[in-house]
Amino acid sequence: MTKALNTREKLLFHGRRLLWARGYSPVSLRQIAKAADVDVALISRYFGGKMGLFDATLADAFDDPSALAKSPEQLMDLMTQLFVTAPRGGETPSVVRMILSNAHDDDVGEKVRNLTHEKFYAPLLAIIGCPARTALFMSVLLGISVVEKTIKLPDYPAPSTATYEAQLRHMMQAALSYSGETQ
Amino acid sequence: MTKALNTREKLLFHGRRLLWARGYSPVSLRQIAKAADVDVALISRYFGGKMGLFDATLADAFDDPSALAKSPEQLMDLMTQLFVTAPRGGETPSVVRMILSNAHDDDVGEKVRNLTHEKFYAPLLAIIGCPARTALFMSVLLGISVVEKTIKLPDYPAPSTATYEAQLRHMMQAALSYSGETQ
DNA sequence: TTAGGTTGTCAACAAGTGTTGACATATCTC
DNA sequence: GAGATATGTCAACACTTGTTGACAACCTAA
Repeated sequence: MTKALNTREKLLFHGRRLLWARGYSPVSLRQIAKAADVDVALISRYFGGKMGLFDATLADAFDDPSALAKSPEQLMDLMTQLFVTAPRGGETPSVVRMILSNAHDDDVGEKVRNLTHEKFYAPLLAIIGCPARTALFMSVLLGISVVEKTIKLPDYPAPSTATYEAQLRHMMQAALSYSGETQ
Repeated sequence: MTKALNTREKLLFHGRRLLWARGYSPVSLRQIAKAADVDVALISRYFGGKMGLFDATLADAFDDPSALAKSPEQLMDLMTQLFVTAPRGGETPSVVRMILSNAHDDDVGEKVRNLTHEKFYAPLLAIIGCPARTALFMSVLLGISVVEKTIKLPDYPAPSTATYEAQLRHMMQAALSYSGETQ
């Protein structure tokens, strides 16, 4: 039993690592199995198939930001902490990376977009209050992640943590202070 | 000869449409051929293979922004025009969408990232001057595109053109006015 | 030990991939 | 017209994909 849990967790770990970073369709079960040093057939046994494994990697993700933040200021603190500390250099890709890699996939795109809306946009909207500002706020988080992680600019060295945090806060502030047409 | 040009252009059109929107690996040559109403084998004949077709779709893209803009203000005007008018609702996906869909692909990711840097980031840097502000500027363009096109939020209606333009300018202004550590 | 359930291994499957070459048909040049 | 070239059609190739079932190895309980 303990051994089975072990291989299950290994598959979950490498499945999340690969499927989140590179996307659902491009990554094959054999690649995941090889990375986990486990037979391919065991994926279908434990998770019922490729989709089952992907769903399992999504199960405990998307911690609700609204559970921890009550004001835009607290939200900025939380996001800063989330973006600056956790995902930088970590082996497990961030949720943002998962969204960017899978939001357009033929098989899982709709599911991912719905999940993003339900567990990410909706809680943010509850705190921020205005749809336009919420969308801008999300675009800041996603955009900065794209530039830093998705598009690795050769001659743009990774900024220091302090610099990165300053840039992030500057842009979040701008998003939250948007006061034009809020449709 | 005219007929060959016709099928070549049909393949190029649908190839760009599908490969840019959904990414290189997930889209098969048979899907493209079917969309273009052309035999699969002709892709390899005319373009030498899948990679050749992809390269062909990239050939005339990435018009150099620096050729038209000389100051950050002109750049903002240009980008506003580019983002607000051209790609909204168009059948051919935008270059931004192409970047987001392909920057991580195993086969074409490096090529796309290099191209992005060479034809997109470098010209922007030449105008803006500061790497940090340039990166933030890019993150605005990419981030807003992600939220609007990559992630289609069900209850976030597409903003009017005027609203969209106002939001875009607001965020670009914020990126260009960043005055923190510029490393 | 025996019986039973869990866990892992292996081979095969149907379907889909990019690519190639043989062949047929059309189009143009002389 | 005849010959040559361009263009399209079709079948097959080697390979990879996700999935399944048969079988062996292991551990636990009676």
